[in-house]
Amino acid sequence: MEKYNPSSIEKKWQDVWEKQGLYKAKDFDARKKFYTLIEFPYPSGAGLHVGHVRSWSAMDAYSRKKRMEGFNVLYPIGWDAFGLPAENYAIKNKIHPSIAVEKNIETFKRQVKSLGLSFDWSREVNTTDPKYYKWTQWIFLKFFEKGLAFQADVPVNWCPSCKTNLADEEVQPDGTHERCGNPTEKRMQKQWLLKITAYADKLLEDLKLVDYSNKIAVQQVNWIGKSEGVMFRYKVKDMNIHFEMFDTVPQTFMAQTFTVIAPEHPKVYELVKGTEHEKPVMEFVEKIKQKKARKKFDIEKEKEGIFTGRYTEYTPNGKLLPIWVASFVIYEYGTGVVNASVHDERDFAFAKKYNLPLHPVMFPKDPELAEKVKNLEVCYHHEPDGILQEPEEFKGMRWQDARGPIIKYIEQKGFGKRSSQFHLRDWVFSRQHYWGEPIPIIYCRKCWEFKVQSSRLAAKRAKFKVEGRDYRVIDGEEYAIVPVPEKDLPVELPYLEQYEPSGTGESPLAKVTEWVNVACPECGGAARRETDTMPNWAGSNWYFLAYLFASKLDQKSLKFNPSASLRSSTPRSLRRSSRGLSPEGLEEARVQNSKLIKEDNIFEENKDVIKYWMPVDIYQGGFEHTTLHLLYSRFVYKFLYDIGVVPTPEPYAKRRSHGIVLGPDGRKMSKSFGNVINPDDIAGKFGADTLRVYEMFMGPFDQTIAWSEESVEGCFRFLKRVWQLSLTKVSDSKTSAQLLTSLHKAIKKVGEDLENMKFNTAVAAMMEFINSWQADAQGLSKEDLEKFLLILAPFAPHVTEELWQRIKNNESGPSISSSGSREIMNNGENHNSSFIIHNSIHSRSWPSYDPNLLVEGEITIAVQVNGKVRDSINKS
RNA sequence: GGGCGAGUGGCGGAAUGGUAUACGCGGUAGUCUCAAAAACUACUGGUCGCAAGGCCGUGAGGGUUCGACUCCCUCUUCGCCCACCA
Repeated sequence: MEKYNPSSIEKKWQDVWEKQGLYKAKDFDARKKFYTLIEFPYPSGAGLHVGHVRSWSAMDAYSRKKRMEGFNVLYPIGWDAFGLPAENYAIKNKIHPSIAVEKNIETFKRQVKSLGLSFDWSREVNTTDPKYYKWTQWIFLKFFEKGLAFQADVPVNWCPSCKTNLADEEVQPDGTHERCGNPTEKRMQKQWLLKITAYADKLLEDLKLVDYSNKIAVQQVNWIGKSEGVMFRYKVKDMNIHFEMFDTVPQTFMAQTFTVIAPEHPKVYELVKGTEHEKPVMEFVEKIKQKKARKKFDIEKEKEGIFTGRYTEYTPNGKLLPIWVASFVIYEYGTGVVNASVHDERDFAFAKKYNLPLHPVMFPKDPELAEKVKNLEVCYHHEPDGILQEPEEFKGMRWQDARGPIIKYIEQKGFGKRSSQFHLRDWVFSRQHYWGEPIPIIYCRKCWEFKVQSSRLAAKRAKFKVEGRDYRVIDGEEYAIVPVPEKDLPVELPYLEQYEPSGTGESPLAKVTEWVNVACPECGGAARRETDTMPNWAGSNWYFLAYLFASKLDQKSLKFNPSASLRSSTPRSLRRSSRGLSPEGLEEARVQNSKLIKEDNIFEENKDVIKYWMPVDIYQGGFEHTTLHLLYSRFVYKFLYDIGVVPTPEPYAKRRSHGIVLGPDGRKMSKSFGNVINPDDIAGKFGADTLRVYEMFMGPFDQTIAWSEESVEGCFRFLKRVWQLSLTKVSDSKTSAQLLTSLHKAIKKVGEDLENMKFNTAVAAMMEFINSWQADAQGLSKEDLEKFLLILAPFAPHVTEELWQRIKNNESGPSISSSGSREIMNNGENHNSSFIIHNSIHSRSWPSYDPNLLVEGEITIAVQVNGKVRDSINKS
């Protein structure tokens, strides 16, 4: 008998499917649409990981079943190729990132294609393609236009030895630079930010509209971290400074006895300027800043502080609260200033250390413990049964019950206002690296000077002048921030031979004066480009939209022409001589430039396609992306919804995540451990079908699991048995009743398990069935074999197609020969040969089961006495 | 410190209130073979027993129930994520 030989059938069918365009999704098809999305890969130099295969095979099986159920399925793939890993890989291997990316994509593509995944390759996108990132930049311009992209001072990781900014991942837990081992520090630098906090409430609320697994939803809720409380506002004694402080436990507002402020707070200097406290306080601030650069600082939780010599005028209890700079106050959360009391563990510990006043207002019922609270021996906090003593109006009330009334009271008295704060921070959106989308902004000195001089605009300026939004200070001079006009997009990334991070903390692009210097699009005067690039998240924010009109992006791979690209990156419109400066002229230029050119807008053009496909029906990805990519892309999509670009408030109707695949030793796969499994090796040895089946069978889809070569062989055996039984144990007579029951049970189980993404038990059910088949004396009828092949097809598409075609050809003529099948591959047509290619198994309908057949002829009844099995009875 | 999840044979795991250990791996014995591999067949939680059969058994303890891996309470171990969030 002919042996099961995957290598002789897999490539053959992959080519046939591709030629037939079997997996192409059809826009506006009358069938119901189904959009399956996997996270598009970053094409690393290491090639395809078995983890990719796990997720993509499973979602492939899912998509194939949906297709068989009559859905118009879209299952696309693309490349997320900008970012730090690509740049570091390029630097290390001394290849230009554009070339490295191209090469890596080629390898990936070959590997992915050899697995027989049903991706629609006609929709492939690449984030580093200028035709693609044109629209990444366009989205940025829209954010800028709506005031949601702005610049602000942000602490960045800085390595003084390498003179470069670092991503958090490059700083080791002890605060040293991963590459050179020297200590790093935090320093403030102007960065672009996207105001994701403006969408915090919507991002939280709209989780109700989607079906995310509990784990994912909970993590998003925690990350957004909404807390409600009261915002107080008080004056600093003898100064024209007011501080706002947020408090989530306003019930104990009468207990506040001192104020603490974060070391990074810019007002700290004002508080101590010119006083005896200036020197020690500013030295303390420096010391803490350096300590905070170390990640371990968080864990040490040491509390240090210093008195500023200033006091808060705290009106509710008429006290003056000493203001201390304290290490544990988080500048980024709330306002960076907090009033402290005995009823908070941190404040309590701090007060004890520096002998600060404390004043309890809430006591436990237990008199012994109450005495300890009164004597300041213990910190008493957040116990629901705490009884308030102050203010007088609420004396004797339970802490928990007093919350609402006290907030009302505080608002009535004018002490503070109800408020909520979020853990979520604005998104730092600029990087001082080469390999990213250039931020489409131009800085113009002339425009700003003119605006300052123009009396009409001066009034406006007083109202709207915001540093980082309207102007930017560069080398001590103010520049207007001018967006690149939409018609001049994309701002192409120039080809650089030297793209290593510069020694100034600036982007390497800053050194390319040819590229940096441009004519201002508004006034035509000499201006300069923004040289920061976008983070690697930028391109992945909207790629699932790009798939919908990929062919219209006019794909071309990113090929640099070193001499031409610098010139071409300065559009003609920016090269013409300066226009006359007048308020009218400037306004006119601004209007012209910001106009959305409808006929040229890809989103506008493809509104109907977007409407047809969105939202994504299921988005499958790694759990590690729950808080960053998933939240970011929801935010960007919601923004696009608000400006009328997309038709739904949420991009993903359903989100699930998968567990990671560990090495055979149970550790994370890594070159340094030598435990990396290459999918090519497995597919080469056992075939792609076996690899796919194994990765679905290895364990529950959402669970972390270690690789096991022995178990791979088990799956190979399974497919071998399917092959052998299909060729030997099929008869023209009817299938026995027992085996038929077994088959229909499998059809039911596999269908339900696929729907619920329980891939492991679906495979087990098919294994169970072939065990019965093997044990059965007579075997399957041809018709029933077809049914079994249909349910196995989503898992093992190649072997099932081969067997399917053989059955069909047996019916209608001579069977397919191995030499004949090679001809299909070569010619793509089946003319003048002795066989016919029948419709692919993958375009057939999912089989149904007969509920009447699920009941076995003979059943076993267990006899239980007091819940214990005592006997069993067989009954027909 | 907070959140989420998990603990079942030698191993990966199945069973979500009703015969615990499906399916796979590994192991033992056998068939085939000059031999090996492959394949096939049977057995494979512990324990007592010649056997029939009994007893024990899902991290530990308690509870609900005719009946609990499954539901509730207490504890414990492990994993992941977040972490001085006022």
